[in-house]
Amino acid sequence: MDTTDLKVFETVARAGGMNRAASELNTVQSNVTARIRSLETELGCPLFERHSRGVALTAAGQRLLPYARRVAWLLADAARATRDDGTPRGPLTIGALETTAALRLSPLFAGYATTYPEVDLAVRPGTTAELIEAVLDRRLEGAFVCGPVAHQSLIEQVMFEEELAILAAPGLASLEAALQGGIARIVVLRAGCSYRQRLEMLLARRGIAVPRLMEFGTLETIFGCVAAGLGITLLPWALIGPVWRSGRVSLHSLPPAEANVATVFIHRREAHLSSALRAFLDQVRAAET
Amino acid sequence: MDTTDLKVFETVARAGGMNRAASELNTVQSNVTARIRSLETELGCPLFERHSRGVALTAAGQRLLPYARRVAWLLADAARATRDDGTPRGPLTIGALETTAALRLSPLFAGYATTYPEVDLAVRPGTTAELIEAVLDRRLEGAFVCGPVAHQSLIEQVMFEEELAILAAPGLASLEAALQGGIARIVVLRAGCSYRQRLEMLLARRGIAVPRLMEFGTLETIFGCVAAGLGITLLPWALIGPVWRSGRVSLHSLPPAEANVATVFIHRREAHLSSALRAFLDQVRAAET
DNA sequence: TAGAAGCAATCACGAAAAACGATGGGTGAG
DNA sequence: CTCACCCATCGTTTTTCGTGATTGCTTCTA
Repeated sequence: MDTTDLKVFETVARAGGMNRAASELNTVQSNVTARIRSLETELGCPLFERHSRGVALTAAGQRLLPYARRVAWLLADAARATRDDGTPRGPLTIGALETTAALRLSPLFAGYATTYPEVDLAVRPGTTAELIEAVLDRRLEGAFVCGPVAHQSLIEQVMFEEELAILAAPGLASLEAALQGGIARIVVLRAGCSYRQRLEMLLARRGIAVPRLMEFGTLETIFGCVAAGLGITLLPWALIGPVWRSGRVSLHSLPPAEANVATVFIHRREAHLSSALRAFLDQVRAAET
Repeated sequence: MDTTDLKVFETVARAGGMNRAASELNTVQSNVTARIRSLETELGCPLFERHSRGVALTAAGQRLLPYARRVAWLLADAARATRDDGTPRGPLTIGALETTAALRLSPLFAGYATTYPEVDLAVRPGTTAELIEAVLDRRLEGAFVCGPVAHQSLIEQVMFEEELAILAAPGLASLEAALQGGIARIVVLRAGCSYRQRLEMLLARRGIAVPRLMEFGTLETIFGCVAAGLGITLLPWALIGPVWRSGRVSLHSLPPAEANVATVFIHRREAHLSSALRAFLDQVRAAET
């Protein structure tokens, strides 16, 4: 079973036709037919049903398809791992919660970039669910998300312990006052944000009906909305402490069981951990001491 | 990266030389050199250090080697999975503890063989440790062993719950008598047997010094030795019950915490579960109801 | 209903790659 | 020093791969 044959097979399966696959692979249709035929004779069973509008996978083809993908991934991983001599270099694409990126990672970027100038670092923001999905999809090499994740094919390691606190309109003396006093809205960064779920749970536990949501793209907007009395939000203490000290808002700490949340770094179990990523994680850990 | 190149690479790494690899692969040395060279240019780094006595892996080569093996395994698995249309056929090689094979599996072999005549079933005996090793090494598709195993890359499922009992010389009234009365030896089937460890723990917990070992190849020999007063053994109740009823030996049950042991079936997490194996496990489960 | 359009199979041919066999240089063992 | 062994190189042969043209089929449409 040749890797090029598997690549052709995967493309035909995805494109749904040999002509389409041929143009996608920059080759001719007869060649695609020949490659598929070679695979079929080697395996001893047809992989596609030929129709007038294209081809469709047979049951055998459906069984082969995931393996074709895994082989391609494994080969790409093998090349990266072989070339990786321990010196961080090349692209490094990771994900992080917006809050984690702002609070914990951004102070490290400059140092990392100067220490390892050969690395092209990209950090993509997202919610925990989005980032987990992206890591599983191999769009990200790893991500900082809200733990615990406990996924079969992901390795997770605790990187930070965040202490969450509630940010509310100014002039509210206590947490109870902040929660009881007419809460207009929950203000969150993104709809799927882990902190939103936690805040809703927290309100539900106190018998408060979950109010409506307001979603904003940046942290600064959220601070502004909270200061204006539009609603409350739940964010890491270290992030909102400075805002609180400015006097624009009131800050309310929570009991430890509700306040503490772990930020974990996740990456695929079977994938190669690049030197660039290893160095980055080392730097993150060093900054924590 | 071609699969044949990786196969050549793996062979050279294992054989330690291109000439040896060439003869092993039924080709000529110059061809092996060319394949390795093609890999090296593609990856951009040398994979072997050439010496007068052969070749040795460079660091990059050592990084590539495990991937080369995994690719080969994955391709073999892909072919098997693709050809496997749901009808059990072909070779099925599994492992089992001697006691499990004798007690639980042997009654099923005849039925399985007639139901699925196209399957070539092979059952290899061994200790838990040996069988786990064999499954991880891909020499066995799966194995019945003493649980729990809790290995990262193995899936385990409980198949039987065995009740163990102690078999001792005839005429001993109680468990205490059997244990206190001069225990000459522990009689076991194989040196690494899980039941031996359990028996030793069990004796240690009662403050009895662990006596010497005697090892025999067949269960019948063990029964004979115990009957002759040579020592005691620990085996599944269902297996030794008949021997006890014959009056040749005395049987002593244990408290549930010590008596109960799970027999689990293990197989590799990432490997394809063949129809032949699936059908066999179904039959085993059906027999348990 | 005829024709156009889209699709896959087939075939002959040229190009590229792989395998082969012979040769040469280098390095330890006897 | 010689022999045995090992790897690199090179020219040749063989095999495989990719190409372009053609055919036959089906479906959609005028």
